[in-house]
Amino acid sequence: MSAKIQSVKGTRDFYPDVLAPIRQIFDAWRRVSIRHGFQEWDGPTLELLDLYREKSGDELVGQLYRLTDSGGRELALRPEMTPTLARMVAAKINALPKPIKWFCVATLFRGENVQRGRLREFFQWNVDVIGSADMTADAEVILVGVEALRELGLTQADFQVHISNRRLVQAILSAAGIPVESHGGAYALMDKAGKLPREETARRWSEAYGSAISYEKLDALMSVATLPELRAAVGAIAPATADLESAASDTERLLAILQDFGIIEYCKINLRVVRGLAYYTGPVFEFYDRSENERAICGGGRYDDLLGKLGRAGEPAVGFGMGDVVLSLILEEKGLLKPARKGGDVMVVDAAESVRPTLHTVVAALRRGGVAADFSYAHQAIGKQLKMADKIGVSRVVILGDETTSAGRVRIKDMAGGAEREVALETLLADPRSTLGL
RNA sequence: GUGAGUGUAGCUCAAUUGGUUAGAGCACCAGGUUGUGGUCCUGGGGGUUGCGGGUUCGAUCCCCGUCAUUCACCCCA
Repeated sequence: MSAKIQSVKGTRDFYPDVLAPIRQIFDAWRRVSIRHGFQEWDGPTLELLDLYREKSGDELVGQLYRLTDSGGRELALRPEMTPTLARMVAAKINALPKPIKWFCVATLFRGENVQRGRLREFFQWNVDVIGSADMTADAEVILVGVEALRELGLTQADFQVHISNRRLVQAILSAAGIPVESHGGAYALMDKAGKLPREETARRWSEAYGSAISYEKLDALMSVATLPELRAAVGAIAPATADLESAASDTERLLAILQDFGIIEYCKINLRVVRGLAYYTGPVFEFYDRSENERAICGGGRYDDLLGKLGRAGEPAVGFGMGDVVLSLILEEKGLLKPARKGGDVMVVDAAESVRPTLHTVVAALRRGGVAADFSYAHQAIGKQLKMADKIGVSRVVILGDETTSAGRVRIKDMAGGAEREVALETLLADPRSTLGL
């Protein structure tokens, strides 16, 4: 065993039965994206290291897979798509009609510790709208995410979208008298609140920010789940500033559009959603399984300043990323992943060695006619060929008997019921799919 | 990076306080079945018990190291 080369930690070997359910997820992602008017794009897996350095600083670079090419250039395997997106969009910003609605399904790499729901190589679906500051864009990307999960069989009982707003939270903290430079620490503590005992969070909060706003008041604010509650809580805590009013009305509008889209029941306000990313500027959201036993299925938000920082032209943007790992875990738990289908539609079998040439011809013709057809490479007892047909899971078997075949006729067997009928070979080849009843 | 758990066949697991040739189910292959699959019956292949060292007459079992893996912490683009 020790002599064998192992797979790299945090990567997966996609055997057919492992890949099949993931394909199912990819297909849903693509279908739903296209249905909502998004175009697929992709970029290189390798990027210059600087692309990520500029965006997020050196601390993040530590989690990158880095390499140096033969020309001495420092490269990185992409850990996310947004910088690539920003780079590509910036390069053609004047040629692209706005809003730009793009999606991709990409392999990403992050050199972090492997645990449940986190791997080092994984797939992520990204959906972004660039060039619109309107809350309709935010609502639309949320809609796309919700519809994809519905497409995969999840319901309102299974998951929920937690929506917050960076600007709103920031305005609240500012209005309460906490200086902007302390907001980072405040976010971190709010984010941690779910993991620490309440008293501990309260104690830490009081020490750091208690003079500005008591933990009880903050907690009450962070606990609001509906718009009226939000309005009331905001009014109770701080004087209305222009920022506060603007962020609150954005949130109001976002929720109104989500209601129009018919997905408001999937959504709730949760101001505790902070998102680790520094670049979010407005609404942020995360999709969670209702049990909340797993990590977020999906996370995203508005990042109006990022493109301007990376390229010359600033454009408002909003988007999300949804990974395959947590989603697979959840779909698996709920039994929503279909098992791999081994074979095709039909297997062609011969009852005698003498019809082998015909069998080859028939198989090729069926395949050309759009039927997934398989066959045994050598003549075997018909029982064995049927056993193989059963094993690969085809629904029909075409049987070539020596007498019937020379008479220009074949049998079609329905594997589920076992019934057989005889048809002219000519008819089968003229219209394979309907003759087979597929 | 930190802490804990787990490593026996492709998979899920056994193996008497340390004792003969490490077993079973599933899966796989073949036969029963030379013109008809599923069920059933029979047989077969597949293991240096993760790896290395130690204790012992003897180690899957005890000890040390190492690697892998899982979970949690940290972090999370």
